[in-house]
Amino acid sequence: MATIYDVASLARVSPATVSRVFNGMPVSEEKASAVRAAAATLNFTPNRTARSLRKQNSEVIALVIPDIENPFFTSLARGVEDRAQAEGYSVVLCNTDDDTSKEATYLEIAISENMAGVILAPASDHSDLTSVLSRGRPIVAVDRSAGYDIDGVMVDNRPAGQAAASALFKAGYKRVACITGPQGIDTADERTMGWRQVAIRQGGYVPELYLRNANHRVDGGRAAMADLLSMEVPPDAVVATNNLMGVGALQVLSEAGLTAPAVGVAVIGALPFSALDPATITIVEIPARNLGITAAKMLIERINGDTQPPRTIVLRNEISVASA
Amino acid sequence: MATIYDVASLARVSPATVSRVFNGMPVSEEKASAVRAAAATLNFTPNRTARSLRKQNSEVIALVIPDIENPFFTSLARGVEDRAQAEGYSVVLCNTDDDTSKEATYLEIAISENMAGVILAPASDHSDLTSVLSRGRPIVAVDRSAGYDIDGVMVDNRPAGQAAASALFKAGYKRVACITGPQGIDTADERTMGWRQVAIRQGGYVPELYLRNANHRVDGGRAAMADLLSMEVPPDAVVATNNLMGVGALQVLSEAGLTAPAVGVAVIGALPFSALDPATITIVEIPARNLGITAAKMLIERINGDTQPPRTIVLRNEISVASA
DNA sequence: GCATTCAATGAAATCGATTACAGTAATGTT
DNA sequence: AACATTACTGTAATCGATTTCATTGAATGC
Repeated sequence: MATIYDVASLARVSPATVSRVFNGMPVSEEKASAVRAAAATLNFTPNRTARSLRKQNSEVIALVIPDIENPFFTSLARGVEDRAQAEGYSVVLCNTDDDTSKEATYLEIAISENMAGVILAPASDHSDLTSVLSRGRPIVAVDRSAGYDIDGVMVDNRPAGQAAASALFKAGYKRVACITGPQGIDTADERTMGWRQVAIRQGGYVPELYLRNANHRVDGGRAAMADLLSMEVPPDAVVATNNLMGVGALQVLSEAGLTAPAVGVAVIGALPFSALDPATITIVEIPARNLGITAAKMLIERINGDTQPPRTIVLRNEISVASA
Repeated sequence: MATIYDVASLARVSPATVSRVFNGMPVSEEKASAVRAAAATLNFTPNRTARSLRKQNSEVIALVIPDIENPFFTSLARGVEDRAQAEGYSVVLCNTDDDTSKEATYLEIAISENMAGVILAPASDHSDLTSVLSRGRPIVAVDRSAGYDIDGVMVDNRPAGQAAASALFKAGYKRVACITGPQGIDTADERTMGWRQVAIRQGGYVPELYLRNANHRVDGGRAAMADLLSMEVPPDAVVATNNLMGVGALQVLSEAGLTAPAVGVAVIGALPFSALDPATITIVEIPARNLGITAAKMLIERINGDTQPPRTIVLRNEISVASA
């Protein structure tokens, strides 16, 4: 592994000059080309560890998400990555598994590796961000709020819940249930609230009886749906507040021989790999990729020295209603 | 940000002693506890950049994959991560987008960040691994082979192709098509070969006419399936050699009003979010998670000094045949 | 009681870059 | 001609840890 000293001695200049060439500082063309030639023959690339130790930062952004197997988050990740790449940053992905202690570990790593900043989809509303904040590293919350006064990029969750529920009532369903995530995640709570408002206004049944909290994954959706189906008076439609629970619900319904329009289904979040005819269910599209792009953009502004007070950007959802 | 020197002076010992305490070297209990107390009050964590510069390695594994939005790779990533966590390593995920130059960049980063090793699902068969190999860093190829004599973890691809095709013929279908990936990816080529062998032995049609190369994503599968359906004598069944192309094919079929058993479908690779009744399609399960676990295990053995000649481990698939 | 070991400790070198500072040569000013 | 300015360039300090080497003091052997 060639170092800057090897290059320097081959090019008959000082290490400082080599460094300058690689950092765009003024160097005579004569020496610069000697350095470039020497670097090429030695196959030299600057050691990022040394550089980041000295400069106290690196061109790497940490993206910390709760579930790497959820297409919503991978799509978000894709957005972050595309934007970051364009600005010369690399992205490393850290999976917390909804576990605040894993989350804390990754944040600690991000700091002590001098990473340029953090984009975080918090595992819960009691994430511990003190380590990041006390070091003054930029951080942006995405999808969920973190309970600190920091930058954030969210979607308008309550309207999403309202839209999903309204679409089903409008299609003629009478008892619209709701499968939502764990309490304490504001995204889930808000979407539920949206569903509840519409359901109450609609009347004709007791919404609370048809509300289920589940984990945010397929198995959670399955369990909740199975539970709903076993009711004495089961719902005739259901809103799932995230994509994976929606998949679980759809699976259980299809296994029970229930498909649209016998039972109405609305899902908040895209189902990219559902292989379903999109006309049969209502989808409230969450702009996952765009969340990522926007968060990356904000973070990079902060990295570049933007010091205005923390902002929260709220993105709009798109709704595509079942046509059947 | 507290350093080892701050801790040292607070605990009235030398920096060397602080380092020893944190690295399990012999230190008198008296001083050790003083150091621990000082570290706690200063909220000290060792700076990983400095450590890794000095030790010339870090406890981070790079996982380089072609498509982070493909559930197959995220499931694989999950396996890597679980194993790595258990051994005290962190995993950073790098997405190459099937682009060999992005791949090269990430490998370069992995090296110059002194990462402990690399797990690579190669973007193609002409990936450039010289930088990693010349530095002697451990590397394991996973899912696809890289054209170098290095460790690898694969699945038995040809039997997978055979199993998928056989299941469809056995169910009575006559013209079984195949939607496969780009040429030059051995995984795809082998699966295709398996399909071809069975199709030729079966006879009664010209398999080559029913073979389509597509990209490995949903849109590729859609395009190929649409093309197959437009044939004068369309196939009555299709094998998709990866999960996303399978999803694309299923979408097109369902939009055309064709579902099992009118058209038979077999997919190589799980469809975790399909929301389909699993009884209607044949799935050859690729043990994605297990690929990840195994690769991580091999890599960590190498990191720990294992020097036996390169090995390739081949994992078995499981087939679940459509019951309808 | 003296020599020998041994464990614990600290001072200083080290990893590979960046950068403050000082020095030098060339050019411009008056 | 003396001086100021500009524009490179090199020396050495620095980032924050680890590790070699020398030193100290205590324990052990005879």
